[in-house]
Amino acid sequence: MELTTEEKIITAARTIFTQKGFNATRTRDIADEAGINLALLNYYFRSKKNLFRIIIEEKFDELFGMIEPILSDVNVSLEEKIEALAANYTNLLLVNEDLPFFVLSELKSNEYILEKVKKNTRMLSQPVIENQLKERGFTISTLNFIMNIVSLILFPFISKPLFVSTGLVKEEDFTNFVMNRKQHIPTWVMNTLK
Amino acid sequence: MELTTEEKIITAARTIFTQKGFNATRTRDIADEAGINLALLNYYFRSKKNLFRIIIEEKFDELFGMIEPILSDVNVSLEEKIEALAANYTNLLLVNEDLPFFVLSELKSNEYILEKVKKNTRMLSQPVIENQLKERGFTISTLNFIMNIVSLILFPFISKPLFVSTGLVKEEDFTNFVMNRKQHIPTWVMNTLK
DNA sequence: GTCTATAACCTGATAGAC
DNA sequence: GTCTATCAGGTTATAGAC
Repeated sequence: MELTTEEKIITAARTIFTQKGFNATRTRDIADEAGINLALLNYYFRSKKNLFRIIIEEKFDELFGMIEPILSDVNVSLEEKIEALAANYTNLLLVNEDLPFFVLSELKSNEYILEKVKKNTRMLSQPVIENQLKERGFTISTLNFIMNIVSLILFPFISKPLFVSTGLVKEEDFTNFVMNRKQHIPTWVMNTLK
Repeated sequence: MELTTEEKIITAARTIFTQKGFNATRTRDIADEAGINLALLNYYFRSKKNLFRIIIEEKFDELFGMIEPILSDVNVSLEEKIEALAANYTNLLLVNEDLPFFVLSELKSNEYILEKVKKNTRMLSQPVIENQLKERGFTISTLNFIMNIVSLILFPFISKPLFVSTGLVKEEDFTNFVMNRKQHIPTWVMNTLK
C-alpha cells in the first residue's frame, strides 16, 4: 500500500459508490473502507457530492468511451464492429460487474450526469452505420441495430442478480456464460439482419 | 375517490416506491401523495418496510408472473412463445416504465425479495423449451435463448433514460419504437437459431 | 381513526485539539 | 494532515390528545 490518503479515499469511494449508488452510500462506509477518518474525507473533497462526481465521470467514460470510436470507423466492417464491442465490453464488465447498472441508475436520478450525457452528443448521429447497413441492403434501422447489440451484450450483466437468484445461472458459471455469448453475439446480430 | 385510507396509502406507496426505490422514498412523500397524515401510515402498516413489502411483492409478480405460464406450455410453439412474451411485456412496460429497473434494483439491495425469488424457483428448469429447441435441431442453449428474448424486450425500457438523453430516441417516439420492435423480435430471435 | 408534537436515530459536515 | 467530538438537518416511528 503505497497510496496517499487521497488515493485511498478515491479507491474506496469507487468501490462503495459503484456497488450501492449515490443515495445508499454512507460517507462513513467510504471512510471505513479507506481505513481513514470521516473528517478526512471532507478535508480532501469538501463534500460527498464532489467525491461522487469524480467517480461517476470516470465510470461514465469507462462505459461509453469505447463505443463511438468503434462504431464510427469506416474501415471496420459491421461484423468486426460487433465483434469488437462484444469482446471489449464483456472483458470490461467481467471486472466491473456493477458498472452498467450503476451508470444507468445514476442517469435516472442525477441531474449532473444527465447534463454531461446531453453535452456529449457525439454518438447521436451514426451515418457510418447507416451507410454500411444500406450498402449491404439491410433494412433494419440504425437504432434497432445498435439497441440489439447493446442489449445482447449488457443485459446479462444487468440481470445477473436475477438469473443467479433463480438458479438459471450459477455464480461460478457466469464468466463462462458471458465469454461464450461474446463469441455468438456477432453471428446472432448479423442473422437478425436477413 | 371511494378509497379507504388504507387503499389510499397503498396506491400512493405504489407510485412513489416504483419511481424512486426503497431508499430514496420518504414516508412523508407517500403520506402527502395519499393526502393523509404521516402518523396514519405507521398506524396502518407499522413501518416503511412493511408497506414496501406489499408493493415489491405485487410488482415482482407483475413482472415475472407471465413468463412461466407462457414458456412451459407445450402446445405453444417457439415462435408463438416469443410473440406472446414480446407483446405482453411491451404492453405491460409501456404503462409501467419503471418496473424492470425497480425490480432489478431492489433485487440487488433487498434481502427479503432475494429470498422470495429463491423460493419461487418454478422458472428454474425449462425442459419444455429445451425439448422444443432439440426437436427442431436448434443447438442454442436454453439459457441463451431465454436471455436473448428477455434482453431484446426489456433492455430498451431499462436503457430508455440513456437513449433519450443522448437524443438517439426522442421521448415522444419511444412508444412507436418499442411497438415496432415488438413485431420484429420474434423474427430476430428465430433467426439467431439458424 | 386521525391528528399534532416529539422522541430517537441517522447522516453529512465542521470545529478545534494535536 | 489527522483525529475526536459535536452540530445541524432530516427521517422513521411513536405518544397522547381528540
